[in-house]
Amino acid sequence: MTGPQTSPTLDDVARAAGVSRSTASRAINGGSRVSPEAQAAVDDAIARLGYAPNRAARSLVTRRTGSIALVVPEPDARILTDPFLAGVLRGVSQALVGTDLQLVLLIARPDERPGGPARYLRSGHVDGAVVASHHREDRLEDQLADGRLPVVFVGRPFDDRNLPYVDVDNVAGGRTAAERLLGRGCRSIATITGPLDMTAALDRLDGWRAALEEAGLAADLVADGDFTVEGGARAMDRLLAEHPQIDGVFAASDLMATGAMQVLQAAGRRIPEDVAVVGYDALGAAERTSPRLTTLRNPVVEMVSAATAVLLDAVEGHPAPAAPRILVPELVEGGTA
Amino acid sequence: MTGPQTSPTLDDVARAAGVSRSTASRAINGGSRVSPEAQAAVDDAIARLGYAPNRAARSLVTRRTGSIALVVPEPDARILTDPFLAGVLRGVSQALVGTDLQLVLLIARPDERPGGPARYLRSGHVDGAVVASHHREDRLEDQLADGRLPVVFVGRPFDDRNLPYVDVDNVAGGRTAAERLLGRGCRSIATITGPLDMTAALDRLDGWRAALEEAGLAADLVADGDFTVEGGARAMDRLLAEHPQIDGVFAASDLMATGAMQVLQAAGRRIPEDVAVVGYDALGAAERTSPRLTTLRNPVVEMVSAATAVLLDAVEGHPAPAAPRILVPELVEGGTA
DNA sequence: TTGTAGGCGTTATCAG
DNA sequence: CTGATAACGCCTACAA
Repeated sequence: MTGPQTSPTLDDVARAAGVSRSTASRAINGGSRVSPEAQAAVDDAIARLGYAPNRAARSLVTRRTGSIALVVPEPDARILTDPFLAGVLRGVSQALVGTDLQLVLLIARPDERPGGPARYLRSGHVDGAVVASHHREDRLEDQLADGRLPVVFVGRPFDDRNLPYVDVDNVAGGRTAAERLLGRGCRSIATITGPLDMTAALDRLDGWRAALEEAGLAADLVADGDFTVEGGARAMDRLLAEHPQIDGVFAASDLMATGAMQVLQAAGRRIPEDVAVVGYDALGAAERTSPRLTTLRNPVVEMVSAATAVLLDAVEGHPAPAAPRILVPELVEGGTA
Repeated sequence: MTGPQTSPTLDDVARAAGVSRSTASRAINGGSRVSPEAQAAVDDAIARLGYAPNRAARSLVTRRTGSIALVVPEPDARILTDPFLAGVLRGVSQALVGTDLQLVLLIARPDERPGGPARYLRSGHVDGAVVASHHREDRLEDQLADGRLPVVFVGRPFDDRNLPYVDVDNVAGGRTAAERLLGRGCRSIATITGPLDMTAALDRLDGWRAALEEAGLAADLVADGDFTVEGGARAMDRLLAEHPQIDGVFAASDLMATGAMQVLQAAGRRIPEDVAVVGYDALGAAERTSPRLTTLRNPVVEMVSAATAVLLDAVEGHPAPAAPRILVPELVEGGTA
């Protein structure tokens, strides 16, 4: 019988402090144009009552929620062990330092109706959104293209409706990887791709293919992966079975490279003497292979942090820059190629 | 010049459909007591205008937000790399199937003021919260104990104020691990603990200690870890340097066991012949070591899914059960002990 | 089945 | 510096 179950309201605070709602409100927010006594009385009342402003009511009038969303339309929870997404999270967090904005992470749920996340985003729960790891069928581009909610994509969206995004030059990355293998003397070079419903995977494949064709080699040793260790291993299995003469592999993620290396080593191939391997990401996994993986640095944190900065600007009303910001991946030396 | 930047409101929909706000509202929600024509007109208007209800306004009157929070007061980097947290996420998702509730993931940010998450939770943004991976200094218990917001903890909270929680019997788990090592003939048994500001880590340590003392052995080979691969490796380094006679290790997580195994193998110790190892979790990492890790199954998904079910009941107004639900970890055979 | 009216808790405006 | 008062967008009796 200690009190009512309902939360105290601004009215309660005002009454307890012996001031008006307006004064209480001012004391709670800016604190400007409030007498010290009033301020103290309000602070005291807040503490006594355990008052917390009702954000629904507040955002109804301010049209601000004080939070932004990170949208990860990744259907499978296992993907959440991916270092790439860890980097994404870190990038956003980093850009939010000192902003007082809350981060709300939206992940896809398996059962969810297709429009779910988009509806949530557009119904005024957040002030803006960073979208990462999106797939072709998400159709998030369509659903968010009306510009009603500030959005920035991490990685070029499929349907480019002038949506702001930041990206890393994945074509250049794929090309650099292939060129490294060519430079090591490899002549039978395969690639293990990421999910082909993601632009990053397609771009890395394109870069790899271009380099091989320019070198006069066939670019047909392609196996689908899914950015996971297991997927990389399966892909390597298939490649090895069909093309035992392979002497070089570009895996479009370090996790897949890890799986591929396990399969190669289990098959008795020496790395890099028999088969050279180049990965992609340099987000930690490359340091745990033996030998240490030669890979390309994917500047995820910088990329996402830049994306978030653009978003914050947009939330403030500043238009996003016309040209997307594109970072460049650079080779990280290891012992596998 | 296609239209206003502001979102359409219920009023706009009603006007476009030629009905009143009430009718439009009814059509949007239950759909009961609405004529087919009115319903059709409203549906049409919604589609044409791209209307999405303003949740702030709605929740202001319904006192429901339609979303629940998963609170993980864990520094950003770890959350998406740790299989335990991936399991937590999966557990919540699973329990939310068919509910129409949105999941909002709240993670700690380094710069954040201590009370941040709690304030967010209590300010009416969500209907309830599942708290996982909480630490002693989070003080979330205090801040949420007033019962204003339905909350369920995953893992026994430090300050048990009759807060509802589900847990796994970590004492039993630590005991089982130690007994396995004893049964294998180990006499110099160490443990690598989790962060000691978490009840799960303390409990596993207690169980391990009890078993050793009952066997008449000293329980003093203890090294702090942090549930990560690197932390496990560092801890094993220390243990090995100070106590080279070690012949058994219980690592309180499989990730730490992985790191420990790497150090042991690098030091030339054979597993399990020279040193036996038991891990904890069985969430995937144990299958990737060589030899495969002997470990204890941590039923995270079940546990979290149960916690979420309790929370959903609480949100509906049903009180949480008096006694917490405690699951039991069971041994998973591997080749390391 | 439909419309009218009131209020949810907060901030913003504008006199005092 | 303070206090009425009017929105913000929506839901829900209640009356028609």
